[in-house]
Parts: sequence; C-alpha cells; structure tokens
Amino acid sequence: MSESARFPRPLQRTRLYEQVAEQITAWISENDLKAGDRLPPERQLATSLGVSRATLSQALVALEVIGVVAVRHGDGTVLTDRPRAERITDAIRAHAERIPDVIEARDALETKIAALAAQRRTQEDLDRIEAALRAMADDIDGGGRGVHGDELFHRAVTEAAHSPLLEQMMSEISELIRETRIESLSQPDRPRTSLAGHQKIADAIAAGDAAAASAAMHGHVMLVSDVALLRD
Amino acid sequence: MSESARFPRPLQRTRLYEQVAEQITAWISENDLKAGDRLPPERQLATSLGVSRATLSQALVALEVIGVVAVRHGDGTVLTDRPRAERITDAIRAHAERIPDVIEARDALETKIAALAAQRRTQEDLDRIEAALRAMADDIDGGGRGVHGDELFHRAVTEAAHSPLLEQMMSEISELIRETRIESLSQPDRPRTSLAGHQKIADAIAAGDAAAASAAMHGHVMLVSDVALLRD
DNA sequence: GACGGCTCAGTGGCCTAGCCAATAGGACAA
DNA sequence: TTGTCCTATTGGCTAGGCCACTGAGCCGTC
Repeated sequence: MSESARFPRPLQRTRLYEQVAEQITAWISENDLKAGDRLPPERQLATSLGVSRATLSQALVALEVIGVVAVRHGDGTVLTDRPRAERITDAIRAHAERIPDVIEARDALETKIAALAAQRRTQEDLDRIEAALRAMADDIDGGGRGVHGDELFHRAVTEAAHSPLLEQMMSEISELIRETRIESLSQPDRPRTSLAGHQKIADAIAAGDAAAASAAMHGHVMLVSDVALLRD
Repeated sequence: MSESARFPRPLQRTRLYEQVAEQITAWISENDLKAGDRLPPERQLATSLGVSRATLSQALVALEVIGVVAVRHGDGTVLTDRPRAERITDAIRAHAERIPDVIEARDALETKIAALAAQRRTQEDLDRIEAALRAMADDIDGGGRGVHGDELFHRAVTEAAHSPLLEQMMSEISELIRETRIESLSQPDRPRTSLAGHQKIADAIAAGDAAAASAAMHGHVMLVSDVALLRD
C-alpha cells in the first residue's frame, strides 16, 4: 500500500448536470421562488442554459432526489416544499409505524434543545416564542386545536438553541412529529394542557434556567407520548 | 378547505429511471456487491435492462446523489462505501467545522440512549458492551489509544437502547464523532480516564439504573468536549 | 345551467444515433 | 527501469424525434 496520500488533492471533476443543478438552485433563490412555483419548460430552460434536454433532465433528476423539485409529466416542474431530504421519514414509515421511537428521539433532542435555548436565546428568539404562544392561544380561543401554533412554538425553541446540527435533526423527524402532534391535540382538553406546558417551558427559557427548561420540555414530550402509546 | 381526504389514494406514477435504479440496487444486494465493486458498462447494462443509455444515465445520477455509486468518466461505475447518505456530515463540514455542535448533538442523543439501554439491555447487549470494554483495555495495555474499542463501546450501547431512530441519528453523525474521538484519545492519560468512564456507564446499564447511566454518559461526553473546545 | 365528452396545445418521458473526452493498460523506445 | 505513445474501453453530452400525459377550452346533451 502506497501511502502517497492526498497531496495535490484528489481533484474531482464536476459533471455538467451538477453545474446545471447548481445554476437552477441559484436561480431559484435569486428570484425567491417558493413551493408551488414553476420552473420554465424543459426545452426553453435547456436552451437558455446552453445544454441539451438530456443533461437538463439529469439535473432535474438530481434535484428531484434531493427533494427540491417535483417533475410532473405533461404539467411541468414545480418546486417542492421540503428543501431538505427527509428520507429518514420515508425509511422509518416504510419499516414500521414506530410512534414510541419518535417520542424517544424527540425527547432526546428537545430536552437538550430546551436547555441550550435557555442559555442562548436572544431577545428576538423570545419574541418569536412569545408570538407562537399567542398564536396558539388565539387559535384555541377560536375553537381550534392550536396545531399550527404548537408547531411554531417548537420551531421557535429549536431555533433559539442555535445549534445547527440539532436543528437539522429536528427537521428530519418533523414530519413524523407532526403526525403525533395532530393525534395528541385532537384529544379533548389537550390543547389547553399543552399550551400550559408551553408556557412553563417559555418561562424557564426566558429566565435562563436550563435545568428547568429541560425538565419542563421533558414533561411536555411525555404528555404527548401518553396518547401515542394508547393507540399503539 | 375540502377535507375530501385520501380516497382512492393519490396514485403516483413511477418514472422509468426509478424502476431502473431499484433494479440496480436489488441486483447489488442479490449479488452481495461491496464497495469498490463495479457495475457493468453503461451500454451493456442498458441493453440488458432494456432501456436507453439516457434513462440508465438518469438512474445512475439518482444513485449517485443518494450516495450508492460513483460514476467515473472513462473508468466505470463503482459502488460507494456509504450505503446511506451522510449528507449531514458533508453539509456540516462544508458550512463550518463546528465541533461544539457535534458535542451537543452527541450529548442529546447518547444521554437518552444510555437511559434506554439501562432499561432494555438484553444479556447479549451486556456481553457486547463487556467485550468492547475488554478490547479497549487490552489495546491500552498494549500501548494503544483504544480508539477502536471506544467506538465499539458506544456502538454497543447504542444498539442496547433498541431505538432504531436514535440509532439512525447516531450513525449520521458517527463520522463527525470519530474525528473528535481520535482528537480526544490522543491526549496523554486520556484513554484510561475514558475507559473508567465507560466502566461506570456499563455498570449503570447492567444495574438497570437509567438515571445513573444517563448521568455517567453525560459526564463522559462532557469530558470529551474539553478537548474539542481547547482547539476551537 | 350542469354535466360529460372531445379536441388540442403545451409539456415531460424516452429512444436512437453519434461524436467527444477521459482512463487504463500495453507496446515500445530510451 | 522509466517514460512516452497508442488504443480499446467507458462515460459525457448532444441532436432530433416520437409518444404520453395534463389541463383548458369548446360543444353538445340533459
């Protein structure tokens, strides 16, 4: 074995379709396109990019696999709402509907996230958390279940932790969490109980009390798990 | 909002390249091909699959994006060693070398994992943990740093938790952890300290004491973080 | 007016055929 | 042994074409 090692660098070559895919994503963010917006037709896009339709097609396959776009036969190419691949979601769901697993993962991540949030939250973070709390309260007062507000709250807390990796992991299981969330909030009286739990978490984060935030979050997640386990 | 819901199912159509990609992966696992093995040349593979080279090419792009194969101009198509996408690794590393983030994520996951392991470990799990402990001790006695044993130990504990999702997440950051691991164990006297920490965790797991296992693991991860922070 | 079927333009799906470019390995000269 | 060159093999990419699907508008029937 020669240990010649990485001297002048591996020097990897880029394929055309990769460049095309990058140009497309760049174009998307430049024009601030959102989910549901359409890309130009393939023929037109191909000529304006100066590549053949086959190459453009490869680029679109790549973007499709990543989860950026959805190519629809006879219709067109539209942007997808999930910029990141939640392949995990698919994998887990395909394997078995393991709700308890989701709860465990959520507990692991969010307990830590709450502690970090208590230590690192900025005023802006607190404002966002407060807004989510209010949104959920309003929704419940209006007779709703506060599903959206619940989601906003957890996202705000996650962002307040300022930990990219943990945030990434949360986003990976967000789809799975959403299902348990709806399940949970459909139980009578549950929305108000859940809101109270949120308030407790928010207070601890605002106070900068990591241990209390962590404990409150743990209790909250366990509350949710009650439901999930019932139907297991 | 019409809640017509999922009646006869969305009925999604499969593209040819998807079927091709599936056939290829099936063929790979059937023939038990491993990293470094080669796929047949495109022309040959295309005709034997009954599709055009363009379509096959799309399938290969998809497999390449997922991380199953690497297509090399003028050489051929070879299997990659990472069957699952550790895109997180790339993303994080590309963004910035955020060691603290890794520590946080590891703390979140492994603290919970240790607790679950204490509750769920089988005799087989305990044997594996014990074996890892012994391997690390032997390596250190022989003058080594016990890097491999360290890895074995954490993997054994993770498996003992019997939580697929958490295990999946650990595997996703395993590459990042490995780097901090080597860093840590290179410090003088660190291998023995680390081994002692492992023993404490293993004892708690064997005793079925979730809280103690959790605390021991937390302490252990924090020990590792000392190093990483030094060079931050 | 509501419903159902028809047509057609636009769009992606896939193929054939072909040339270009990179690689690896052998032949051969220094 | 070393370095150069040649060449077969393999992927990269293009051009052009036909087919299949979608959606919207039109039109007749009830």
